[in-house]
Amino acid sequence: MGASLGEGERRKTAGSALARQQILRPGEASGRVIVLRQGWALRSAITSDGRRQVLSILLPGDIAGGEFLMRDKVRVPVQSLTPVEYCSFDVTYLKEIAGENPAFIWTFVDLCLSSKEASEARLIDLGRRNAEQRLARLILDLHRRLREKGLSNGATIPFPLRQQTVADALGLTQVHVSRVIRSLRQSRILQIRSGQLTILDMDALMATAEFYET
Amino acid sequence: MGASLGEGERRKTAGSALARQQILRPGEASGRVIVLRQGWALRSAITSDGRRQVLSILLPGDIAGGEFLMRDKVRVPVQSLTPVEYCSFDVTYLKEIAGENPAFIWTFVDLCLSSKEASEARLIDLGRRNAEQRLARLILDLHRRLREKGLSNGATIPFPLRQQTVADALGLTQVHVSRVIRSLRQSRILQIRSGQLTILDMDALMATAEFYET
DNA sequence: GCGTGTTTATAACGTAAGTTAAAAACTGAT
DNA sequence: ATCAGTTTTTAACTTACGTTATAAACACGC
Repeated sequence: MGASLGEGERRKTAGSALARQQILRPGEASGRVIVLRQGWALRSAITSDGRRQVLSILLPGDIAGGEFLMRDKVRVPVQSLTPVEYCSFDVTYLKEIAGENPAFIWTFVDLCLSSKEASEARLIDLGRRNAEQRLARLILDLHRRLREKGLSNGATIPFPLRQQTVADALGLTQVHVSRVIRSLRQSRILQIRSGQLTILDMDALMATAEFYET
Repeated sequence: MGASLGEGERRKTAGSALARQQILRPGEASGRVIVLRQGWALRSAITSDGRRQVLSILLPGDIAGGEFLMRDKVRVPVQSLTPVEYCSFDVTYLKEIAGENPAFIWTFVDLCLSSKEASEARLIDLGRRNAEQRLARLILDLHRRLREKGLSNGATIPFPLRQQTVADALGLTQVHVSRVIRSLRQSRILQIRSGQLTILDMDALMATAEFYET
């Protein structure tokens, strides 16, 4: 991406990164909205005492850096979890498009509402559900999203998350996540092997998740 | 609001309610965005086992029912906490305005991003902070918002929340909220009397909240 | 295959927060 | 002022999850 690139080429660019790379750093002002094409990524926050809270897990098709639409600095760091490919769009370019085609903006409102709903659902999990329910719901959520994106059809999904990452998403410790996974494994509800998670007993998983209500 | 009202009058309507009334019921399809004018209200969810999680506390000027912009059903119930006054706008009317003045839509994107940021901040609280920190941060958040709205200037703010409500917001029990409040009271950090909360030692409160980082 | 670093498993123990219960303090209506 | 209903306080006891530590299982470069 040298200085010789024309305006046009900067509007949409492609990128990639290895696993565990910072893609957006807080404070940075990239001014670009990123759409993940391949791989998994994380939006997370670090508290002052060094603990981490994962805010959302990004799958192919998901958006990062949406705050640039109205803000000028990155608020939430984004990092790759697996090797990733993504494309990024200049915000001023997106706003130009929106200026010509106002209906386009409603897409952003929709995306924004959806991600707000998702984070409020997580809020309910952390506030009012125990560790087993939280894990079951995380797995069912990933399973549903991967299925919707055509990245999984059966009961098996890719699962590149370390236990520490799961813990940071669920507000637990790695040790306790290990305990809960063992419990679900021993109940023949699920199985995790070589980066793949298999749901052995969907009914039981949904029962522990209390999945009937949002 | 009889059937004889003309179209024009339905676009913007005023309303009021006593304390503890349901203003928006889940499943309902009111198609109206509500702006709170006076009083406090709550957006909350009930889990299948009957526990409650408060998703946000609405102060005068805040918006409820924003999901109607893109959805057709109420997802999150809203109830008044004190007597309230509000006005409501028909969503199709808002979209008309937006059609004539596209920049207006960006306002919604902005509002939506802000409330998403707020709920992600709460997510960090519930996932990674203890009861004392959560309460301190809730109080500082309310203090800041009331100050910004000109509804409080000094160290005293109106505080119409029951301990059970605070508990439902922080993912705790009422009993534990009582314990934490006692601890802060005994440390001469704050005082709650007749619906008013006074911050006696702001530095100490900010220290317990670890307020320097978001 | 071997060594190094990372991740997971398990155990023993600690604690913040939950549960239950009962008394005390409010609140508002009459 | 009195009463009924609600909210808060406090205490005793329980528990889900955290902490610390160590061993086992993986992963991967040479």
